[in-house]
Amino acid sequence: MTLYADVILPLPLDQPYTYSLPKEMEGKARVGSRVLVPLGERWLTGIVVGLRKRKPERAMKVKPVAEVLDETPLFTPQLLAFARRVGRSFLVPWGEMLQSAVPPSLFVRSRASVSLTPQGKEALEKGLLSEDECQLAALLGTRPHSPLFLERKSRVKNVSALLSRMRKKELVTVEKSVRQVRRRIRPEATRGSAQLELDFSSGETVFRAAGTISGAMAKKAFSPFLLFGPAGRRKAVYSRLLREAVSSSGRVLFLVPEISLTPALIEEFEKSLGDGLALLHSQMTDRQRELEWQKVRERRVQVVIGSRSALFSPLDNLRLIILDGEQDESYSQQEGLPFDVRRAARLRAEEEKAVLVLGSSAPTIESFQRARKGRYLIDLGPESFRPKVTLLDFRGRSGLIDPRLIRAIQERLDGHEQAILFFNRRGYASYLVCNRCGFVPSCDRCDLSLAYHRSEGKLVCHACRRTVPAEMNCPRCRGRLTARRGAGIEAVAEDLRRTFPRKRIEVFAADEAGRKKERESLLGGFEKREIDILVGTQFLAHKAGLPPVALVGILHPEMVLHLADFRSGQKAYQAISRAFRFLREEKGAEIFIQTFAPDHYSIREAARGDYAAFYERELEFRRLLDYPPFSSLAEVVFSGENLRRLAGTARMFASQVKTIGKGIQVYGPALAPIARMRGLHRVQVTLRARRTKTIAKILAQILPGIRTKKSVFFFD
DNA sequence: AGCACGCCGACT
DNA sequence: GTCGGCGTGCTC
Repeated sequence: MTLYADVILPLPLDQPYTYSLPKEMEGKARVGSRVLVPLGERWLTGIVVGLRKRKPERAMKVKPVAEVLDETPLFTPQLLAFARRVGRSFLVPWGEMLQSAVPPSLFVRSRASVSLTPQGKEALEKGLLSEDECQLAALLGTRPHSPLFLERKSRVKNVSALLSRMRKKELVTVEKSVRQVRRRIRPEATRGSAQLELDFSSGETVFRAAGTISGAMAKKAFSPFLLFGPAGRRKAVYSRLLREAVSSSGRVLFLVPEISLTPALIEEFEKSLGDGLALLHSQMTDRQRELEWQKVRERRVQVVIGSRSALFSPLDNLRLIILDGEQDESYSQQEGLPFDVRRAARLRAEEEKAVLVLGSSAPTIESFQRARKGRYLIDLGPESFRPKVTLLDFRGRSGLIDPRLIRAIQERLDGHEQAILFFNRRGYASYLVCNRCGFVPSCDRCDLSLAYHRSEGKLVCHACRRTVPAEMNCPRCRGRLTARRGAGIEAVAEDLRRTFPRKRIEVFAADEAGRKKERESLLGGFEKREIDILVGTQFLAHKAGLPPVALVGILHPEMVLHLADFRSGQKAYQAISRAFRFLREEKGAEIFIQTFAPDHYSIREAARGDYAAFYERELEFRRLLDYPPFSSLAEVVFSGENLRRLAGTARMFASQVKTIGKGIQVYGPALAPIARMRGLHRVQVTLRARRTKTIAKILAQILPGIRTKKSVFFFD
């Protein structure tokens, strides 16, 4: 009797396809295994989600599975269920969710290769081809290429349509083959598992917090906690919990924001766990991730520590999920990364019947409120060290740096000390302007002015990262382009260099060219005290491992408040608190905050380090305007080349929601904040309801019928 | 997603 | 009349 396998494919097809299983594969394919299957003309990697004896009645034809890629399932049943739930919550097809959960190399697929036939070659030489055909044929003259390569290298508009025509005329052939990346992975020699000996010499609060949480862990049921307090104390609690979980042979998933992947933290856990630790983060190579994954799968580790990509680690008997730095934006739903890690971690903990511990000293308003309401907030008490903080009211002043801050820096430099300044704007100026005709150079693929990066002599689009050489003559009137406003960190550094000509001042920001080495050497230089003042953006604030200094300056944290974002208050608060980490814990250490908005509660309370006060004000604001956590929002962004059609689609969508969505408010359509990006117009519709589920349900109903490219962001 | 089909306007 | 745009439907 034949067996059939229900296979989920990494495509926006949200239902499984059924394939027959040849006799020799029957024992091998299991639920959760990868299989190689044919789909139309293509070969794809899919995941078996069901095995059954009876043929499906509906299917006209059933193709056989070509190959079973795992005899030990890649996904546990819990992981499969978890991926499906995350997908449902964020409107991502199950198969795509599964694909994004594992190292990319594990999903092999056929790649098309186009080659020129002898007839094609002849036609090219004789000049019998159309202009477009000629272009492709010329590219194929030397060797076969992928359609994608042809798309990129030629100027032909619709490559795939042209190719199919050329194929009919037998000018080209298209071959599809699966490039096999199959490696036998041998386990490395184990270093021997060490006992977990972490320092837990902390006070009563830590002891009690750990006790409460391990009590819940013992029950083997889902249970959430929010650990609110200073990093040191949180770590002490984590250490105890880890020990507890591991000693009863439970497994632990420890999620950290990108920043906290500090060598120090890893070293500490490595020391105590030896081989029992796996690391997974986005900066690892594919191969490294694959090896770590393998370790986890083979149950050679008890603890996985990593950033958002670690959420799908194939740990079984998962007892504890820690998500530290809960407020960090790297956990939020971002462009291209379809889900919010906080919510997804909760789903996984539910699925695995594990304990979830969120940790933060400045949690998101949403999580804090939920924890208070749900009575799972654990308060570890206030920071033991409070530095001196000075708010510099910049109203009525001009220039880039307050003289009072300059004086303070001067004193530090005189005492051979270093300083760090934060200013969250990259480059020299956010735009150039012609002083004669007012022309502002802007990106031709995005609706955004080009930022001036003077040190590199470039104009950079901060939306699409494209750069062009900076040309200071106005292309329209031959006037002069100047950087009059919108100063960035390069301008701040320039100012400092003028003031302190003998000192070494450097800037640190994410850049387009990805010159990672240079940046790392800057950090090294600062550590070796070769650099006196470091000026950085939020990107620097997310780096760990810098030696703390006695003076930190934060320039204009209120800039973020002007953005159209209901969470901007929280962002300002967090940006300020994050800067505190760079300060040395000693008596004379101090922080300066230079701002035009010294009275804004987010700035004031962050300066005072009073989260509770900030929380009350922010929550009140959210309540008044009915923002999350009091309501749930979803932002649906449609994008496409044709603005007219896009607008039509968005209007249609909005009216559909209005008709069938009960209890949903619809705002828009409106242009997205960046109305065009990479050549695509962007139109958005915002939805509001009491509950996220209400919105997700309606969207799941309407969106599949809309083919226009879209992305959905949830805020709750 | 990719790919085929089939329908309409604009050019050899 | 074909070419080439893109809307629609299908893939076990």
